[in-house]
Amino acid sequence: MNIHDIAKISGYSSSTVSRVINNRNYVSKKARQDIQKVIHDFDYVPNDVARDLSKGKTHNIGVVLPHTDHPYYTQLVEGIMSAAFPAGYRIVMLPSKFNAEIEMDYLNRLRRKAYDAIIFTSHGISLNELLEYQQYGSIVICHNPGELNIAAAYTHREESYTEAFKWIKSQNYQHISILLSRAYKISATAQKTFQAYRNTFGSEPDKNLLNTDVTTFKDGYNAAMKLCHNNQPDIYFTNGDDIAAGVRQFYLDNNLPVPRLIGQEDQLSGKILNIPTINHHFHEVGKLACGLAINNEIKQLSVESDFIFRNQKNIEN
Amino acid sequence: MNIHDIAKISGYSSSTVSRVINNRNYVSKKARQDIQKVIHDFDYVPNDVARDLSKGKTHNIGVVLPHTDHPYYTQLVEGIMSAAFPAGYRIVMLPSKFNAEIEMDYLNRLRRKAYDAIIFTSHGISLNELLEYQQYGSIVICHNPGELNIAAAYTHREESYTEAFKWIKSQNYQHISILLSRAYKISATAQKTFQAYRNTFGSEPDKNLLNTDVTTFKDGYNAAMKLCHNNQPDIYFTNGDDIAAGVRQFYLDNNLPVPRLIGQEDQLSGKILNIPTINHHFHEVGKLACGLAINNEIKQLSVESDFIFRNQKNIEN
DNA sequence: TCTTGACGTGGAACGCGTTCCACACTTTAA
DNA sequence: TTAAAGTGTGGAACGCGTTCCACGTCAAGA
Repeated sequence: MNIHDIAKISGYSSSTVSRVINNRNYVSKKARQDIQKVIHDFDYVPNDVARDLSKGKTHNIGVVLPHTDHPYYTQLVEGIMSAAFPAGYRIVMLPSKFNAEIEMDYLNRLRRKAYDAIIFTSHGISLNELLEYQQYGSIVICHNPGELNIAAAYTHREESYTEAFKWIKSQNYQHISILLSRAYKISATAQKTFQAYRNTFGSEPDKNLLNTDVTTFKDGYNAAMKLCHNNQPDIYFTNGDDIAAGVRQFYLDNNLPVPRLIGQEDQLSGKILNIPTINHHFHEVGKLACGLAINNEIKQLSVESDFIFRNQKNIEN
Repeated sequence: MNIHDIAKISGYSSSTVSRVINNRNYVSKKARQDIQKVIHDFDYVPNDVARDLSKGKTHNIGVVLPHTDHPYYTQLVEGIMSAAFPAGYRIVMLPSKFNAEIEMDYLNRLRRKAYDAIIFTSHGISLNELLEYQQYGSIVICHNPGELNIAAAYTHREESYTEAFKWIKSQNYQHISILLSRAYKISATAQKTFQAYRNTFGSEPDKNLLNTDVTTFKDGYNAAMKLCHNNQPDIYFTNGDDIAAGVRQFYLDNNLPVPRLIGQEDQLSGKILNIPTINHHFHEVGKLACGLAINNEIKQLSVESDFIFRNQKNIEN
C-alpha cells in the first residue's frame, strides 16, 4: 500500500494525496476528506525512507564516539540530543575506538547521504582528511581547530588549566603526576595541559610521573600503581574525576595516604569525594555542536572551562 | 552522479554496474575493470537512502530512552551498541521522557520503515499497544512481559531483591526506606521490590518511608531530606548507587549519621563508597535485546541479577 | 467586459539502487 | 553431437514520495 494506491482508490492523483498528507494548501475540502477517509480505511502511512530519498534529507545526525564503554562522552551526547530532539533530528551513535578506518567509513556514509551531518566528539584521522569531506555534508568537531575552516564547538581549557596549576603551585606540591587520555603528540588537550604547566612553573612536567591512555577509574587505579613509587607524587592532575577516584582507590586499598587529586568533567565521583575538578561544560558544547550541524554553519563556538575548587581533605581525613 | 550515469559512461547497464558495486558474480573481468575505472574517475559513491528504500531495510535500530540526562540507561545502550556494531547495525537514540505521545510517534516511525527494529529500554504506553505494532517490525522490551508474546530481554530481579531484604532483616534494621523510580502501579520493578519485601518480612513496606520518581543523585538527596524525619530510616533501599550516594550526601551535609544504604546497578559511586548493590547486568541485557531485534525473534531471554555485598562501614567511619 | 490571480488538480519526471526476467553465448556432461 | 548448465549482460519494473509544470475554473479588480 503506497501513495499511488491511495491515489487510485480515492480517485485523485498522488500529487493531491501528497498535499493532503503534508497538510498543504490547494486542496479542496472534499478532496481532503475523501482522501483522508481512504488513508484511514486502509490504514496507510507513508514510507520515511522514500521521503528521505525524495527530499535528499534524513534528519539524522551521526555522532562519532571513540568509546562506548565509559561515561566520558555522555555529557556531550546528552547535549547534542537536547538540541537535536526539539529540531526534529535524531542522532545515530557511531562508535569508532579512534580507529581511522572506521572513522573513514563513517565519513563515507556522510557522502552516501546516510546522515545529514556528522559530529566528531573526537577523532583519530587528521583534520585535513576531515576538511576534504566537508563538501559532502556538515562536519562538526569538538575541539579548537585553530586557523582551519571547519565547524567546531569546544571549551577553552587554557585558563582553567592555568588556574589549576597555579593552585597546585600555591600549595607547594613538589611531585606532580599528570595522567593523560592520549599521547602528547596527538592530543591537543595534552598539549594545553603541558602549556599551562610550563606557564606556571617555567619548566617541563616530570616525565617519570606521566602516564597516557588513562580514561577510566580502572586506568587511574593502574596508573597510580605504576607511579606511586616514582618520586612518590603528592598530587595527581587527571583527565576526569572518575580517574582521580581510581587513583584514590589504589592508595586506599594499599593503606597509603591518599595524595591530592584534581579531576575533570565535574563527574559524580568528584562531587562525592570532594575532588577539585574542571568543568568543561560538555553539555553546552554538545548543544552548540548540534546547532552547527543542523544549520550547516562553518564557524567556531566556544565556552570557558571552570576550575571548581573543593577541599578534598574534608573527606579523606 | 548516480548509478545510471556510471552505466551510460561506462557503456554497460545499471544492472551490471550494480553487480560490480556489490561485488557479485556474473561480471566479466573486463566489465568489472571498465566500470571500476569510471567509478573511480568520477568519484562515485552509491546513495545509501536509495539502497535502503530498494532493499526495504535500513540497518538502523531505534532505542527508546526515557531519560537522556542521567546515566541510568547508559549500560543498556552500551550493551546494545556492542552487539549492533559487529552486525553492521547502527543505533538511533530516541528520547521519550516516558511520554506516551512521543513513544507512539516512535512506533509509527517503525511502521514508516525509519528503522528495522525498536528497543524500548522502558516505556510508558501499555504492552497491548506495543503488541499491535509488532506487525510492523521487530519490537523488543527490557522487562519481563509475563505471558505476553513479545520479544524481551531482562534481568530476574526476584532473587537478588529477596537476598537484599533478607540481609536487611538479618541486620535488624527497623525503619526501611524504599526509593522507587516510578510509582508502584505502573512499575514492575516497584512491584518486584514490594514482593521481595513481603516475602521477607511478611508485611507491607512503611508508606511513610516511600518515595517515587527518584532516579538521580539529586533526587536521592531530596528524598532523604523529606524522609529523614519520618521515623528516621536506618536503611535506604534505592534504585541506583548514585541515588544512594545522594542520600548519603544529604546526611553528611547536615551532620547527621549516615544510615545504611543499598544501591543498584553497580555504578562507580557504589564502588567508591562501598555501598552494597545489585548488579542487573544491563550490559548483557542490552546485548541480548539487540540480538533479538536484529534477528526479529519473538522470544524472551533473561539473566540473573546479583546482590553484591559491601561493607559500607569501611568508609563511613 | 477583460484581465489578473488565486485555487484545485493531474501528469510525469525525479531522487537512486535493486532485481526479476529474458536472451545470448560458452562450457560441460552425456 | 546434443542437451543441459553456467556465464554475462541489458531492459524495465519496482521500492515510494515529492515537486515542477501545465491547465482549467472562478472570483475580484479594472
